[in-house]
Amino acid sequence: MTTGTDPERSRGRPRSPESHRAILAATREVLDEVGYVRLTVEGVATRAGVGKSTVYRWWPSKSALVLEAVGSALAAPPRPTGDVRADIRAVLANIVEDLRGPLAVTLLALGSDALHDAPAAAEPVDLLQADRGAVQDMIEDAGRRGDLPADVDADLLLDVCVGTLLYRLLCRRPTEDVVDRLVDLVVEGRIPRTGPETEPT
Amino acid sequence: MTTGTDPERSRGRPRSPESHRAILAATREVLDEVGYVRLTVEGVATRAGVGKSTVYRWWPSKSALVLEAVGSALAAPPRPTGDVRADIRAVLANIVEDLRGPLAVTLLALGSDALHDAPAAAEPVDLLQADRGAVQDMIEDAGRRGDLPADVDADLLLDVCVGTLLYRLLCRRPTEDVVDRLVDLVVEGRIPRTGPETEPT
Amino acid sequence: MTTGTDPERSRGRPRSPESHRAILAATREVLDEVGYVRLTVEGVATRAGVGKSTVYRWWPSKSALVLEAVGSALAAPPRPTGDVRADIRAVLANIVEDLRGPLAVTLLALGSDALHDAPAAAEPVDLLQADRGAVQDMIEDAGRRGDLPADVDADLLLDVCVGTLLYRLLCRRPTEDVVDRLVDLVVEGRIPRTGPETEPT
Amino acid sequence: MTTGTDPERSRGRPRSPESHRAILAATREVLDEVGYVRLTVEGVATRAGVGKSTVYRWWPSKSALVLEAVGSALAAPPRPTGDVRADIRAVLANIVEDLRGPLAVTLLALGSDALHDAPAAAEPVDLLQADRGAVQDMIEDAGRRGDLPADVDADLLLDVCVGTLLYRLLCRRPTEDVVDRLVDLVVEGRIPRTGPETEPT
DNA sequence: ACATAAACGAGACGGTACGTCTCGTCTTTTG
DNA sequence: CAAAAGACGAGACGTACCGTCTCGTTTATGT
Repeated sequence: MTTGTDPERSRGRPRSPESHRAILAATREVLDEVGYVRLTVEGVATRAGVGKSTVYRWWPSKSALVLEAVGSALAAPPRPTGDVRADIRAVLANIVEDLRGPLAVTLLALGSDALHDAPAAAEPVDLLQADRGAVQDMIEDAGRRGDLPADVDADLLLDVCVGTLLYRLLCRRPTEDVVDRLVDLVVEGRIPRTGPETEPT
Repeated sequence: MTTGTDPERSRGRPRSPESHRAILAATREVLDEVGYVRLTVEGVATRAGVGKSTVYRWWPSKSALVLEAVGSALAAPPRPTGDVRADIRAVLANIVEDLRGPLAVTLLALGSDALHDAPAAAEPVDLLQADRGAVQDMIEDAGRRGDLPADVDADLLLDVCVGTLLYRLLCRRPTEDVVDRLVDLVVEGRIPRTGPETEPT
Repeated sequence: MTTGTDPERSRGRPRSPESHRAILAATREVLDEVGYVRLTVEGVATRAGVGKSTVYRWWPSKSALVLEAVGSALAAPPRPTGDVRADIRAVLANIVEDLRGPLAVTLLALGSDALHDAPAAAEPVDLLQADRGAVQDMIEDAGRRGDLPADVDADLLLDVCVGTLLYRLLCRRPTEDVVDRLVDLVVEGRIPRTGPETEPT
Repeated sequence: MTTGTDPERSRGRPRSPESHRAILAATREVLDEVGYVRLTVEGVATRAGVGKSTVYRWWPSKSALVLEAVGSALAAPPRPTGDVRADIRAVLANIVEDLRGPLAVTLLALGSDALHDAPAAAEPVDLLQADRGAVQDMIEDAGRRGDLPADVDADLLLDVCVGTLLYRLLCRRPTEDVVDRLVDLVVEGRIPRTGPETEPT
């Protein structure tokens, strides 16, 4: 058995990386300018200097295209330092940063598009999977170290964090200091208050 | 929506209540069968045995139509009894009940539709306004009575509850016992755990 | 059974005669300018100031559209005078006049388009039906009057006339004096010669 | 000018005769199955087991390809025997035989394709050039021998024969005994009749 | 034998037009 | 005069081919 050359893979003209990149970039631009619903595949193709068929050759639908375009633009979650509060805080801030602007709404639209027939909004939600995974690790580490109860329900805490942030972002409510209060709540059970800023213990 | 007796409006042939009701009912049916995106005004009109223009005469757009159809099917929040935990629990259960099935997804789609140009997903979110208001009252009452800190941030607690539930519903994660744990978290600051059911103090 | 008002036919907005006419006119213009193959339905719609769907609502395909547009522009056959030679001559001259310019070629294209699956090039050929019918009447009248054999094969003579003219038009061979010689041939059996003009008996 | 061995041309891999033949054969097959308009170069290439560019390397267009494929399948005109009537009859029968089936329609389509911009449908008509030339020779010979007038207009008689046959073939009218009657008409000026078969002199 | 060079298969590319669909508006007749 | 019917202008959808353009491969020739 010879290695190296794979005759199956090397037939025909190879995919143009320029087109691939140009299409994703154009998708992100159009998304920022007109939003998901008003984005058209034809518009993306024109902007990318590409034929419409090239888009459809590689992405089966508008939603798949946007999903990849959006996913490829998300920031990676920051590396954990060991300080539970600070680490979770950083990841949540990362999420807030990513979903500012049109991305939160795009996520909505993607979700509703993906749910036409599918049983669950799995794909779009997976966009935040990296962040979710990071927080999950932190919570479980904290549980193991005793900073949180050993049998903490990481899953629910995660949903509290992400769900709350998403909801506020969608409703355009401020999210500035919410991250801190959320961390207070899920890590220490401190009920959020108005008035003075939370002072860490 | 109160109509009352409006002498200006009552010239000529009055609005047909049958059509109104038939359109809303048809909208709900179509919504259940094919989902928001695949729902067409033409389809609703046909199903309701009504002309398309009759729909557009009373609702400016597909999203407005669906919004009212969905809104008119939501359950009213239960009346408070004075027991914070039980009351909040009941309202949250009410929300979960309402958003089972296709309604959560429809909310998504409505939100993304409403956000084409609008600054905020105000309308669709208002669907839950009754529930939100009920919980807000409860939290503030509890603050006043001392069951919760007097300066509790009701707004954020609300978002934690609703956001978490919405998020889990959209991702089709189970929401059975989440309501109890959420109440524990926002009322008593109890970090949720896996394993044994929460036992109230 | 009541006559007069037909409730089935008179519901809804009636077809716009302006659009109908504008579409046919635009079709003829585009046909003259770019020919059948390069004519696009989209181009016709734009030129007519009409939505593409309005074209497709009334004509199932490009070929059907062009067929009607071309047919509606053909001249009616002249009225017979009783002089066989002169009458047939006039109708053939009419055909030549109609098929000058791009129409002969369009007829070709229509024929080949219509024959995708259809058993015969029936439709496009029917464009000349009025002319064919006129000549047929003349030949049969002449047979009855004794100017031609009583059992003359009008059908074949017709095909000789029309087929020869079409063929020469398509090959862009001159058709000026061919009409006279054809009449000589089919009415009197006079073999066509080069050189001096035919002088009638 | 002899070509012989051309050192300039003979470098590199020579044209594959298998591909050449396979492409023409595939073209004829596809033509029979779906007709000219629905024939695609891509389909022909696939059927021939050949790359699309190999087709385009040797034929500039679909019409050129079909032209050659069709032309290479036509029967050669029969050799003349000296009997004008019998000889012309044989050639016309040859034409009828060739143009049975989808070929007449293909000729139409080729003609209309060739006439996109070109001034005359020269090429496709040349397909029948061999037959036309044969008949022309016969008519002129007959003129010289006195069987026909010396200054007979061979060109027009030719067009009468070919035009009539083509037209009838396209309209799917029977062409069985038409050949005989046509010969009667163009050679002897006998007006065609219905009823009893023509009996030769 | 081995480099050179053209033809080959595969198939991606930028385009164009297709025919379908739905949108929200407009224009009739009917009740 | 509202409702029903349905035609209308607009424009995006996803598909099918077009003819061109790389690719890596094959097959001759000419050194």
